[in-house]
Amino acid sequence: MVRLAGQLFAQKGYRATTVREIADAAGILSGSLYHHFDSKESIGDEILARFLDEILADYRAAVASGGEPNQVLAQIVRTTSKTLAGNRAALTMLQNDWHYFTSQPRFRYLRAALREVERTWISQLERGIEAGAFRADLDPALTYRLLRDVLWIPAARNRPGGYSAEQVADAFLELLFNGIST
Amino acid sequence: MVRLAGQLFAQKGYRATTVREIADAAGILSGSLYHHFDSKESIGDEILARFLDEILADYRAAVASGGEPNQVLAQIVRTTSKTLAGNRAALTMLQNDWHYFTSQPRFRYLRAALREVERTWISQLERGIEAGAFRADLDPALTYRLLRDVLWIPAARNRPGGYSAEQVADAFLELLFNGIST
Amino acid sequence: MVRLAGQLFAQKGYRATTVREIADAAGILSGSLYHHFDSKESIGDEILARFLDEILADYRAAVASGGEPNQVLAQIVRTTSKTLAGNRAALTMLQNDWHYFTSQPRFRYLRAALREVERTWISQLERGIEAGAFRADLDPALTYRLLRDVLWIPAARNRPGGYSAEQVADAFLELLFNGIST
Amino acid sequence: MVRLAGQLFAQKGYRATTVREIADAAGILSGSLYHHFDSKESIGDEILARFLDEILADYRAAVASGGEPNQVLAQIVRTTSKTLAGNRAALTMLQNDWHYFTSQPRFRYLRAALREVERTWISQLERGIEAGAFRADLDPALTYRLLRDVLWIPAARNRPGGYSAEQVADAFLELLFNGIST
DNA sequence: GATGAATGAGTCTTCATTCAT
DNA sequence: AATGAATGAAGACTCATTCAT
Repeated sequence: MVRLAGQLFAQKGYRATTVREIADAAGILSGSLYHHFDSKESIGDEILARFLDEILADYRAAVASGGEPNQVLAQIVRTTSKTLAGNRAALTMLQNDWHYFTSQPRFRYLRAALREVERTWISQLERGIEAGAFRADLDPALTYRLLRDVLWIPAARNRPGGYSAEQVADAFLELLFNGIST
Repeated sequence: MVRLAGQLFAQKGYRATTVREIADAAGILSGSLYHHFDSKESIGDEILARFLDEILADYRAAVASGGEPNQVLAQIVRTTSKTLAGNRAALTMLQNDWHYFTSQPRFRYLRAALREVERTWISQLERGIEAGAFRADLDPALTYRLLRDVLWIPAARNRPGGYSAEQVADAFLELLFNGIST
Repeated sequence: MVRLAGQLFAQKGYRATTVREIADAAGILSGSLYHHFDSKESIGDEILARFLDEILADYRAAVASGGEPNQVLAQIVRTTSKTLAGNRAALTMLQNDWHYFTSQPRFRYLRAALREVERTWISQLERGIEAGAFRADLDPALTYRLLRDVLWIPAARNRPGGYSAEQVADAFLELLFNGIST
Repeated sequence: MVRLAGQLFAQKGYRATTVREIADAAGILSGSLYHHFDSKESIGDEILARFLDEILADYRAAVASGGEPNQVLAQIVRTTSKTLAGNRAALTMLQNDWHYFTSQPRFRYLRAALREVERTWISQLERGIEAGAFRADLDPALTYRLLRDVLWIPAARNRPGGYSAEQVADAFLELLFNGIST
């Protein structure tokens, strides 16, 4: 049921999906949905909260590994890449209706999670600069801002000719560390 | 009036903004809006069409300049960076309600414009690879996909501590061509 | 101006025609119409009142001629046939929006005029029956009811292959007096 | 519910009847109507389509009976007379809002049905003329045009002193075949 | 658990009319 | 006379949610 709702949310956006459509997909009437959920909001909450929990776990594990900054970042990219692939609904919901969710008290944790992601990246970039592994003229905050949207590119879209999560992660890391020039 | 609507659309999303809110902001009644516009949709159209026209003009001018691929890409990034800064409302509208707009016949031109942007990037990346300026192992389509979202980062957010359009463009180009490593 | 409005009313119905459409047709703005007329209603009133005045004049003249019932009825059909042809707008308005007009106090005269028409027909039919010119088993009220709608068939529609007002009047009178059988 | 709506449509016209009035009459809120119907249009469609189906069935059965033209026409008048009496709402809707309905694609079948009615009458009139049963100087198309409106006179209006469906049909046939003269 | 009828607040839109300029 | 901006009441329709059965 949550899965069904997630698919619809991903297809057409959270707000554009009506409770009736979810119920139709589940083969029940819209009123009957409310035996399973308090509200449409709580379905969204379930999907989103689970997703962010996994993502933050990825980040914390990578930081806790204690590796060099470039290793920590590489681990983040590789593990979240898989998490992303398994939570496409949540991702699309956030991309389509970010404003809506973050304007509601119930979803305050979204901004909090994103702040932790941001802090992690910035502090790893700073560590790398200090250690001489990254260019000294790098502005960590601005660099993170540029990278930010790329972090959420869902790997392995279900279309023929798509790329695997690993391919996307590798390409991203190569681009990140070395750029496109020869 | 278009400006007012654009600001509201950018703040809360196109769909989440009601006609009444626009009218309120303009100090008139909601019905009076229709003296100036056919529909809510046509306000959105005006904002979006103008924006994409400017963006495509940037792209075509850069390509027409006939420079080396890296110069063409640099010009694109620098000129669209300014266009983006001047069309923040349109940008936010697209980010928030992309699904909605592209599902409506009237906004078919959105996908068309994005396709032209994609083609331009991919063909410049291909030219650069052939010319030996870009790494031979680069996958143009995948690389574009990674860059895509970054292209729309609106420069110079109006918040204290923001970066100028030039700063963002420069940082992006540096990252693009050379990566973050020393 | 009244003529213009009448044409539009006839084409699409009184209610379906907006004040703005009338103004557009006149080459002015909708607000400017109100320098010429109090209201949309008063334009309709002008068209309708003139029409019914002419029709009632036709009826009274025929009755006043003092002829035999069949002659009176023939005169009515022939003269109103021309009046009808010259007032197609009014006719169409009444056919499309009869309910609307008669539900408004201002147009009370519509029902009054129709009542006079009815009374005239019924009394001529009765006179004819008494005089032995019309069949004795004729129910005057029911007969009038059957004829009623036919009375308003606008002669000579402006389409190729249409019939002239005279042709329609003659055919109607032949049908009325003799039926279709040999 | 359809019945309720039909009564209101007949009383004040389809367009003049608001969805709220229908809901009020049903003792529910206007939004609740949409639990039962897609749209106001689909209520009208249901009423009108059923009516025209019955009418066309009457016509086809009469033609299929294979009788003489005057018998076919008599059967048409007698059977549709009953159908008319049972569909007064539909009839009034068509008389009041014919223009509106026929201007909408969904109600295209209205014109088609009327064309079939017209063809039937004209071809029976032609057959009767050939067979020598009807006057040789009859113009079938013009005659049909004169009769047309009479065909839809709903029998047995619910007012005291009304006529039964049979009475109206008989009077019409007598008038049609023999006229009013002795 | 499910039904299905109903709610009620809200959405975009229309249009005859007014009025300062 | 005309403009054009604005009014305000109304119209059809949507949708998350409730609740008796």
